[in-house]
Amino acid sequence: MASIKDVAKKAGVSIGVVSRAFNNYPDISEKTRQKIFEVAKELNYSPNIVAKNLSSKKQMTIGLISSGMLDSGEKDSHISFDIFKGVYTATKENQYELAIYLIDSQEQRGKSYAKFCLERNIGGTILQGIRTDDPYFEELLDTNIPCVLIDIGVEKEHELIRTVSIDNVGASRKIATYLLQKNHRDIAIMAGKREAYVNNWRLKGVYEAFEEFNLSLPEERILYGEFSEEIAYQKAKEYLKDHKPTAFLCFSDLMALGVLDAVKEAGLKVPEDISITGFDGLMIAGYTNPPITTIKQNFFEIGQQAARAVQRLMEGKETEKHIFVDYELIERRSVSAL
Amino acid sequence: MASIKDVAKKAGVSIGVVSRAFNNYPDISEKTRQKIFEVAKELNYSPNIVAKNLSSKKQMTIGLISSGMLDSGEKDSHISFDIFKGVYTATKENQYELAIYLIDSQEQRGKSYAKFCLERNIGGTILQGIRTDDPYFEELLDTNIPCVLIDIGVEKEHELIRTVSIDNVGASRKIATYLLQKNHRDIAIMAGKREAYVNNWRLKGVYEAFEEFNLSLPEERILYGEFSEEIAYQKAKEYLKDHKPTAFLCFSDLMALGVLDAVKEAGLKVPEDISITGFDGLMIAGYTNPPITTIKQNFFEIGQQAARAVQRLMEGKETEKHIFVDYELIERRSVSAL
DNA sequence: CTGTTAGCGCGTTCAC
DNA sequence: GTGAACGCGCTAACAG
Repeated sequence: MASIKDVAKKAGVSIGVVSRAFNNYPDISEKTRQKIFEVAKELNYSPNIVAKNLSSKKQMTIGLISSGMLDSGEKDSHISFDIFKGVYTATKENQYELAIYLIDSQEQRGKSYAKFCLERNIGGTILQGIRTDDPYFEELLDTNIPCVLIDIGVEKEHELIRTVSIDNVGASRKIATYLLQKNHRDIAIMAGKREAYVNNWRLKGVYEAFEEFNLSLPEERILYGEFSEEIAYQKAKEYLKDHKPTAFLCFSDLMALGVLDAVKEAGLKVPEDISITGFDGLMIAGYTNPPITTIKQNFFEIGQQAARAVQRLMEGKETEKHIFVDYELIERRSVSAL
Repeated sequence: MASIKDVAKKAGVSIGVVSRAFNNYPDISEKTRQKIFEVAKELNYSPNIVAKNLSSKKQMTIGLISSGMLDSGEKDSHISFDIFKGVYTATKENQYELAIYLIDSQEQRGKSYAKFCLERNIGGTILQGIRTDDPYFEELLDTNIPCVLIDIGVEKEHELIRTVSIDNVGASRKIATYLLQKNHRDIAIMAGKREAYVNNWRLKGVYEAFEEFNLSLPEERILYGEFSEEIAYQKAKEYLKDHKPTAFLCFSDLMALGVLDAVKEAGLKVPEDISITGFDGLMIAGYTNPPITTIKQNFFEIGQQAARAVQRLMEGKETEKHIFVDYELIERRSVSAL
């Protein structure tokens, strides 16, 4: 491939000028600029990004560091994929390069994130599926590389950290309210993992809804399905042995699937005997029998917003601490009014 | 981050030696090698891939060029994702870098593949979802960059081209035979796009199966659903107006979904009145009512094999012209025996 | 406005 | 076995 030298030579100028022409410097005569582009087109030249990356001070590559993408199940893998596509799209929009680092949660988590970034001149990262107490995350922060976190919170404010997610509290309150408005009172909550941010946010939303209705939510009505279909199935099955709630409010669609199975297995009908709601907007939740009412997240947009936020950070622009992405309550047929 | 200079200085050697130590050159005394690695660990040094990429002659980055990943539907997007994961995994195994180029089939297909590769010092590519008559593909070949194609064939042998897919002819013959063995005779074929390689391979397999049973397959029993759920639905609906086949053999699960809808809408039962088979192994096809018997492809492995093949090509090793990945006939409940 | 030059971090001869 | 020096393709001062 033609290099900058070839263009310079053929255009009868020095490489410096060619470089500046391609980087839109103002201090070049229109004539030579024209000439340079003309020659460049002839030679089919376009600047080598690797070299550019090495010599330039500005970092133009974004790292997407994601845990759980490789071992996500077939039912929910499209979440990761949508995030990825959103990130890719927004990254490409502005000529940034994207470097992907997938961490397999099983294996001893390979190389440190910081090392990954430093080796590749990565100037900003998007982290998904990691935890704030991840030692590699702490290390990454020490390098002063901006980070945008998806679906988790941060305890202390940090100049180089931003977060993006839906308003989990609000969304959760919304779907709980939805159930309460349909006169459900004996609602069992299929929560996720106790440590997870989203779990606690969603729990908060549920409590808020109950409070608004002047209702209390006894601890024993909260089950922890660990965001797993199988565990949720087991927990629901167990619970149904000596309880008969009018509804299950689940903190993920995956768990809702498990609950749906358990309910059916108990000889109960959905939604006639028991209503079920999910959370996330998995594709499959729209094709179960009955299809499940849920909160649909726009993961593509989450990815996009994350990528745009990290770009702003890299460019030193102002950026909100937390970016909320819209969500939507999708009414399907898994809930009946009492 | 520490650079090679820092290590050299602290270890009391020149950068040349450090470089050679890290690249496993034999001509270094064990003592200095030890010393260098020791210092490197202290400084938390690891070679900058960008610089390495620029200075080194060997290309260590693989390009994944994929059309249709961005605009794949929610039901079949996991195909692309699985391929991607397979490619990623195999790429990482051997310290190759991965550069991804997603082409949106709507937009005017952006930059040429060749340019994309040249700009990034990409030494080998994996192409998915593109067509052999794509002008950018031809251009890419001219650059002498090895290409591995997924799910398409090549007319003429080419030193730098390899292809990977399942044995579509065999798989198709297998599922057709499966239907024939269950005494289905009036089988309608929901084929894909006439131009697509996979379509023609699958068609070939079907013909082979019919021949084996000494049966003929009249042209009018072949419908073209364009690999689209909606079009397949329309075609099936139309067809059912004046035909009542005992089975629909579909060239994709997506089309099988459309056909399933059409059959149900016609007041017919699956599989009692009409049997249906799919192709691909989409997740959703396992959760329809009834779940659909299909050929399951292992897209993860397809991606893996493609990545390994391109590596072999890049390393100048022998590689088979076409790599066949295993598939599996999954029996579910959409087919009845007559 | 343009040319020159010094890096960016590393690989790779080529002497010694 | 090791160091010096050049080059990969480009950016970014700086001088003119």
